[in-house]
Amino acid sequence: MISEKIVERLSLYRWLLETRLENEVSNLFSYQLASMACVSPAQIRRDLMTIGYSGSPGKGYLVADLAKSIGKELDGAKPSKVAVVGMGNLGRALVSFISDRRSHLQIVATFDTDSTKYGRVICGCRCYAQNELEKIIKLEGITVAILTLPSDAAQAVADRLEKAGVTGILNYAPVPLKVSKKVYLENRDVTAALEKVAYFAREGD
Amino acid sequence: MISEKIVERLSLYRWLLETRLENEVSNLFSYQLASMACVSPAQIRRDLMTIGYSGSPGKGYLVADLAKSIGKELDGAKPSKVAVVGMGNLGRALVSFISDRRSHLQIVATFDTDSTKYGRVICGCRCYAQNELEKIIKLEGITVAILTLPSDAAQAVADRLEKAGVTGILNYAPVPLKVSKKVYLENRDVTAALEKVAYFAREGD
DNA sequence: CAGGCACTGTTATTTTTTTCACAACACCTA
DNA sequence: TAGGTGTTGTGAAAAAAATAACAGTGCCTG
Repeated sequence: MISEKIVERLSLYRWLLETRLENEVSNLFSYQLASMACVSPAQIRRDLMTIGYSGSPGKGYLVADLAKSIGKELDGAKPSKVAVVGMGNLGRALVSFISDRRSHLQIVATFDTDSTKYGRVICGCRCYAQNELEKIIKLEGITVAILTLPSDAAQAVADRLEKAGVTGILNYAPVPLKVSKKVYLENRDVTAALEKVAYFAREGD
Repeated sequence: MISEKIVERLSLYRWLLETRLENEVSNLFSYQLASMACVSPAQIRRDLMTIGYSGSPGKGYLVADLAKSIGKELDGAKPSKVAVVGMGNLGRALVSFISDRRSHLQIVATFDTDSTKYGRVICGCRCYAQNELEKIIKLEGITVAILTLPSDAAQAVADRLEKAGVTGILNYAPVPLKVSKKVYLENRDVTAALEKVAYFAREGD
């Protein structure tokens, strides 16, 4: 089990590596990757140590190989299936963001309460009525959900998701959800993020 | 200067306090606030110590008063002015999210390159053409920017923002931006967040 | 008013995370 | 091949963050 911070950074490293691959860069030194990721070279080396990856003193790290090694650690054997609940502006934005990256994260269903939306295919993904939530989740074996719906509905949906078998929730609704210990919850409150940025923008980092 | 983590939590606390206020709760104990925020009571007390706020052993913390004290620490003397660059689905979602909360964060301008958008008022905020960026930023005294635009344009816009005087950037574009040390940068890559959730959903927290 | 209770503020401790420092190693050059 | 250079892997140190522990305090009760 890797700590949260390290997982976050590994995910960032992989993605930096992949964009470098597109530019045909085949190897990188720790200090190069470090400057891209805005961390120290020592941090890079230590993080790679935790996943047991070794470079070579002369050539640094093999970009493609390292990216694959990170994937081996972060990705499961099978792709994780993801649902998006709430297809307002934010939901649609996220679906289109994600669906053309990361093949091991498959958005297989979206849900909404608006009857003009469900039944249709939005951003390349079928939108279901919200009362079909449990059925589809179980049918598809969905384990991760993204919540992009109004605050007042979020807790009820979270409860239903958990009961249906979801073990990870990424919550964009500005509400503090209560979930059991079994479910991993990550909150991404936009306002909180903005307050933080405003604070440090003012105080001068 | 307060550390990042503490700022994040204080922001969360305030918001929890405010929602409690709406429910006419006038005081709270550290363990109550702790359970809402999913942190330990000791953490709460320590965080409040850093902003020099004191409760009383008998009654805990006065909700309204504490919220105001946090505000005194997090908010500047004047409201921070914010710009949103890129009014796709994500940009519109964020504007409507934020504009009806947090009076000390004022979204005063949005920008887009699409000529069918600029000139209009979207989600209650005037949308300008992107080539007016420098002019409006300086005119309005905008210090914080939210980037919700395609990856390939992000770095160029970030450079222009910095030159125009922006000191805080909240970046939703999936690109690692390079900015000078003077600018506080917070990345909110959706894919990275989802990867993290998927990882812990699988590994069982 | 004395005593017990329940909570706070703060110091001390532990744990986690990051950085430092350096031996070991590959590679290049002569 | 020997020596110099520049990078890695990792143990040790430092720094940061979280937790625990407890004295001090207001409040209630009898």
